[in-house]
Amino acid sequence: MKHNKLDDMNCSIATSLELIGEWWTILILREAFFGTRRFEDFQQYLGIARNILTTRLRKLCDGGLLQRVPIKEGAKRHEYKLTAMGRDLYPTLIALTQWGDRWLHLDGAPVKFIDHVTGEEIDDVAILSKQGKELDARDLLLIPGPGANEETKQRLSLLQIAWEKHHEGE
Amino acid sequence: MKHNKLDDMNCSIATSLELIGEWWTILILREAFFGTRRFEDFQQYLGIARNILTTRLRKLCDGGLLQRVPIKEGAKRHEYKLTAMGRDLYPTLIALTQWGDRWLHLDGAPVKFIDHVTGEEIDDVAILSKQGKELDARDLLLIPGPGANEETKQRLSLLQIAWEKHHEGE
DNA sequence: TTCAAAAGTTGCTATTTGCAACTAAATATG
DNA sequence: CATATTTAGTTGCAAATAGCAACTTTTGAA
Repeated sequence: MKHNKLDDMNCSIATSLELIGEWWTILILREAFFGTRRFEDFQQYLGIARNILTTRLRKLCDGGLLQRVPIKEGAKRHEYKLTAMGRDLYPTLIALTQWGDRWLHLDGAPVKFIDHVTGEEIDDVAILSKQGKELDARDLLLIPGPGANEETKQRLSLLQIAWEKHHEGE
Repeated sequence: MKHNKLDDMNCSIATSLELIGEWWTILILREAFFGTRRFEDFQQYLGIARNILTTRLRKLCDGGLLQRVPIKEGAKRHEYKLTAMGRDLYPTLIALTQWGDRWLHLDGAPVKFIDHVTGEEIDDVAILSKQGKELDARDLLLIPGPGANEETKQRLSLLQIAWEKHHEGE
């Protein structure tokens, strides 16, 4: 697929997928969150082809999610560590994990996420209003942000009309 | 890529990606959240090849994220609507959107998500403890859940040892 | 200094995508 | 009611990606 198209979509999901939407990439990030840092370890834990691993790691480094750092002071060998940008994807990955736990692993989650201070399981990742109320897909209205182009603005205004029509008389 | 391997990974991210990790799938879901329901509309808004759209929609229906329903009572033509399972992916997609907004759209988000009751923008999707405290990747401990197999258990116990070693003396 | 492991690279095959033309059925139109 | 126009795909072929396994080149260790 030519995803260079995706960047023109004026959509953060498309731009994000451009960077992390290829096969294996998200699993590589999962491994990174598990603490994996070395090429051989990624390769063995994931069973990914070595050439693909090479290109994915390079892309993640270029994109700023991982950084290559020497294993120790002055060493020539390096490891791949999550950057702040990479770590900031954790809510997304946990949301996806919990979704999979809820809908695809009916016999129980493989992994539990624990707050290591309290020892309690974390909450489900959710959409919250400023008041902390949990919101559903139907509670949301999409409006153009500061980065919206004309096409997006037009599309969202049509959406809003459709939304009002759909909910009129409630 | 043969992702049938992924299902054996005892990992909800892998199982989820098996279902929604192919090219275009997440963008199709984004469109669905925007309210798109008809084949031609998905095709035109996304610019996706028609045969790929066919296979993706079928997989999403088979997987339970979308359902085909008649356009109106008794009509032969149908549309693709999100199921509860599909709608439940919204936190994940919003988390990804916000991540893209933060790191890739530095000149401003294309779309803002508004709580239609209050008119305020929603909060950033985050990892929260039971007490509502926002947690970072480093605050979490991973432990085996009820669905963990032996391999997962072993791996997570090694991780826990590494984690303690890494943080000892803090 | 020798050796084995780490981190890729290369070349080839198999699988997926993309494209564009074609088809069949369903709805709309006169 | 007959005909035209959408809608929702299917098909076949070219181009791009992924998988596999063997090979190379540096390390770091003994």
